[in-house]
Amino acid sequence: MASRKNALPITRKEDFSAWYQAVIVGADLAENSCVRGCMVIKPYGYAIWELMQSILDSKFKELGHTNCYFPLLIPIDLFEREAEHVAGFAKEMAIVTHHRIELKDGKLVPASPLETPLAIRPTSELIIGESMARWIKSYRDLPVLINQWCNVMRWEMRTRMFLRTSEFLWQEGHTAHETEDEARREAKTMHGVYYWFIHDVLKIACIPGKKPDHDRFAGAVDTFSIEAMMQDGKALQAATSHYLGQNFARAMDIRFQGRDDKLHYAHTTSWGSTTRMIGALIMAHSDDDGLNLPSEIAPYHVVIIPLLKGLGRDDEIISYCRDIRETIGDAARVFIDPKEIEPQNKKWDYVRKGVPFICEIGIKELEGQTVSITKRASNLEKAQMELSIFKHQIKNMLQEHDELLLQKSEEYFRANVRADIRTFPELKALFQTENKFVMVKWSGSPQKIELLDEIGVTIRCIPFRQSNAKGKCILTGEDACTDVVLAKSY
RNA sequence: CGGGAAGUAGCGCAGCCUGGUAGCGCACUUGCUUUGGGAGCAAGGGGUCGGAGGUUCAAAUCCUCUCUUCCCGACCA
Repeated sequence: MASRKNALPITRKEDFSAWYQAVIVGADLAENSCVRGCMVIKPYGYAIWELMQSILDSKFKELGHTNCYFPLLIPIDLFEREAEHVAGFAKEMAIVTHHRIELKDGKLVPASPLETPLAIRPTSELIIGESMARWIKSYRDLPVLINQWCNVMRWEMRTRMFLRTSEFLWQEGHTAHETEDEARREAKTMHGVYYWFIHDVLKIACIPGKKPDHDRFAGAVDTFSIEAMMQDGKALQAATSHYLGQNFARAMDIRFQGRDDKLHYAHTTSWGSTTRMIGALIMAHSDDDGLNLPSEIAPYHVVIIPLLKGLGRDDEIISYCRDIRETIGDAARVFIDPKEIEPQNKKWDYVRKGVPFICEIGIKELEGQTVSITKRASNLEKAQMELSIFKHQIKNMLQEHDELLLQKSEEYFRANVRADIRTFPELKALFQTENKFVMVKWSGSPQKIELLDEIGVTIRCIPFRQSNAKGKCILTGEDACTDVVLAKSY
C-alpha cells in the first residue's frame, strides 16, 4: 500500500505528549481556557462525556442509587473533623475567603472577608456526611445510596487536559450501611461497575485491584482502583471505589440505633469516576490519525459526507443521504454533514474525531443504491456495500469495530506486561529503557518502598487475580506471596 | 512548588543577538479552473507582537515584574 500522510501532525513515536495534545485539538474535544489549569470542554468532547454519564447513571440507578446535589462550598471547619482526610487534600485545596469586590485604584479587589472561609469541594465525603448524620437515625434508614454528578477542584501543580485539570467533572457516589460486610460489598460492587465500564464499554485493557495501604484515599480503610494501560506503557488510575469503614461516620457523627437498641456508627463508602476517563480513552485507542471511539460513547456511529458537484444532481444525492439515515433508523447514530467544506477535508476531520464509519455518498452510490465506507478501526480500510445489506450489517459492524478496539488494547497490554522480573536491579534496568507493567512479589510492608520512588515507579495495585505462588519480595528479598503490579503512572 | 523552554493572525513559525511601529506557510473570503478524493491559480480580509512597568527621539526587539502553556521533578483522579 502506498504510504500516506497521517491525519495528525505528529506521531506517538515522535513525542507521546505532543501527540496526546494533537489528538485533543484534532478531534476538537477541548482547549485551554484563560483560567490556569482549567479547560473548556468543547461540544464534541462534552457529547462523549454525556454518553459516559448516561451509561454510568443508568447503571447506578439500576443498582438502587439516586442522584442529589450538595453545595460546591464547604466550610473549612468540616475538614477539621477528619485529620487524615484533610492532610490528604490540604495542599490542593482552593479556598473562598471573601465576598464582594470593590474598585480600588482602577482595580477590582476582594472586599469583605468571610468569617469562615469556604473550601471549594475537592470531594464531598464531609459535607455529604454532615447531611447523612441528620438523615440517619435508625437501621431502618439504611442503606443510604446516593450519587452526585458535579465539578470538583483540586489545585494541582501540574495540569494536563483531561488527565489532571484544576477543575474537573465527575460523579461521586456516597453510601452508608448498617454493617461492615454490606458496605464492603457495596465498594466492591461499584468497583465492578467501573471495571465493566472501562473494560466492556470503553474497551480498554485494565487491571482491577486494591491499592496498597500507603496509597489509599485519604481517610479510607480500603481503596480499589482500575489501572488502565496507556500506549506509552504507563498506567492511568481510571476510577476508584473506597470502603471508608466508620472513619467518616465517626468524624461526622453518622449514628443509628440498631436492631439491638444500641447506637452504632454507620459504615460508609464512596466511589468516583471523572472526565479523566476521556484521557484514558485517548491514550488507549487513538493512533497517528487521531481519536478512535468505542461505539457506545461515540456521538456519531456513521457520518455521511455528501459528494456534491453542482452538476444538477445534488438534490438527489442529499435526498439519498437522508434515505440512508432513515433506512438505518435506530440501529446507529447517523449524522449527515451538510457543511460546505471540501469533502476530502471533511473526511479527515471525522477520521480525527474517531467516527467508526465514514460514508462518502455521491452519484455512484446513488445510482447503485450502495454506500462507500471508511472503517476507522481497521486502519481506514474502505468497503462498499448495498444499502439494503448495510442496513442489516450496521449493528454487526459496530460490534466488530468494538471488538477490534478491545482486541488491539489487550494485545498491546499482553505485549507490555512482564512477569519475569525477580530482582530490584533487573527492575531498575528495565525501567531505565522501557515502560511496562511488571508483576512482582511484594512483602506487603512499606519497607524500602523508597527504592521504587528512586526509579519513578509505583505499586499500582494488588490485583484481585493472585497467583498464590511463593517468591521473594522484589524490595526486601523476604519471602512473599502477594502479587503486585508496578508501573510508571500518570 | 524547584529546574528548563516558550508565548508574534485561528494553527504552525520567522523576525529579536546588531531597537526605526510586522512577515511566511496552512486555515479563512471572493473569482476562475479542477472534481471519487486531504486540489491549482489569482485577488483579498485578519495581528501592534501574553500583560504591566521601565530605558530610549523610537521597543516585537533591551531591562524588571507578572500571567499562561509545555517538558523534567515533587504532588495528584
